[in-house]
Amino acid sequence: MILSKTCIYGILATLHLATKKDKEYLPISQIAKELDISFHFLTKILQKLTQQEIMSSYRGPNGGIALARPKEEIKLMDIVVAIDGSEIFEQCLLKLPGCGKLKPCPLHDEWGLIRKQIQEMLNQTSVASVAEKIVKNSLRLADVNPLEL
Amino acid sequence: MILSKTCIYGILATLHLATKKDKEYLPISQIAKELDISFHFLTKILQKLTQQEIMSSYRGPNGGIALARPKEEIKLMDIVVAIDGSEIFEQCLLKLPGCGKLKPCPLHDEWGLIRKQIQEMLNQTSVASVAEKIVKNSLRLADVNPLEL
DNA sequence: CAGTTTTAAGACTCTTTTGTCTTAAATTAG
DNA sequence: CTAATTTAAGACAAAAGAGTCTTAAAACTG
Ligand code: FES
Ligand code: FES
Repeated sequence: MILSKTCIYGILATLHLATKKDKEYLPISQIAKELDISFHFLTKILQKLTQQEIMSSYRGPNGGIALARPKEEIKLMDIVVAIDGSEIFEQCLLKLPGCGKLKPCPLHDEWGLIRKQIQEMLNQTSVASVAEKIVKNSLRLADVNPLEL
Repeated sequence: MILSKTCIYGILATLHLATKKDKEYLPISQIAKELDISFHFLTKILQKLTQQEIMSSYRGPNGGIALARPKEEIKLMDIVVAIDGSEIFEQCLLKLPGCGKLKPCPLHDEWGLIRKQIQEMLNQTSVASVAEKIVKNSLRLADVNPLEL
């Protein structure tokens, strides 16, 4: 819910990249393996992110994918908008057309408040800050075997 | 997003009913017409709500659907859980299995906060209070022609 | 240049969600 | 009892989302 699977995979890959050394191209095949995502599917998703210049890619040996901008400057919101679009933040909770003050649905105020918070959270959270947290607390980006904990 | 179309239609129908006189059966065909939802689809959805005893139904002439309990006692949450289940409120934003403190993902805290607010909003909002608001401010439950405003 | 590695592009398939349609069962009215 | 009205149940179809696979193009290696 909220985020499409495509978008989630995009976020996971971005975060994964951000925990690695900067400026180095990482092959998609390796990312896919480490995150347990289908290689071909991930390729298609990352294509979208390179087209939107969030990532940059390089073909051939030692090629792969890298973040196109400093990770401090990439917000989660950028990835979400690049993949799922910004409609999520404009849409009525009840999916009635034309959400807005002009013709609000009965839950418009309540939903507006929550929607705004989601928006702020994604806008404020940089890929760098999440990556730092991941490294510091060894958090997961994929399913983990409980025995590993 | 967040709510399935099925769930939204369930909410719309419930709210619509709540704006009408209590204890009277309203034919599904009429609700479907007023909310501009496919009659057969709505029938199927409302079946689920009657099975969960949120609504009660009666067949034959002058039959239809009515709220099974006082509308003050029905919360939006009841409808959501009846149709979409409670998994939404337990699920990881990144759809990783086993969301919880034991093996949190890097967005667990941020998402937990928002998820809790959605939960509280749905839990606190009774069908009666929304219905009252609809009547008082003549709010819409379906698409409306802007010219009508 | 030939062969290998890697992304790009797009056709194709599978699954889930959404929506339609048909038939059956209950209830009422005459 | 018969005909009309209404929900119940479930098969079926269409659309969207998720995922697979094949072929092409770019870049490097020797
Ligand atoms: S009109 Fe429904 S949330 Fe704005
Ligand atoms: S583990 Fe991701 S939100 Fe809880």
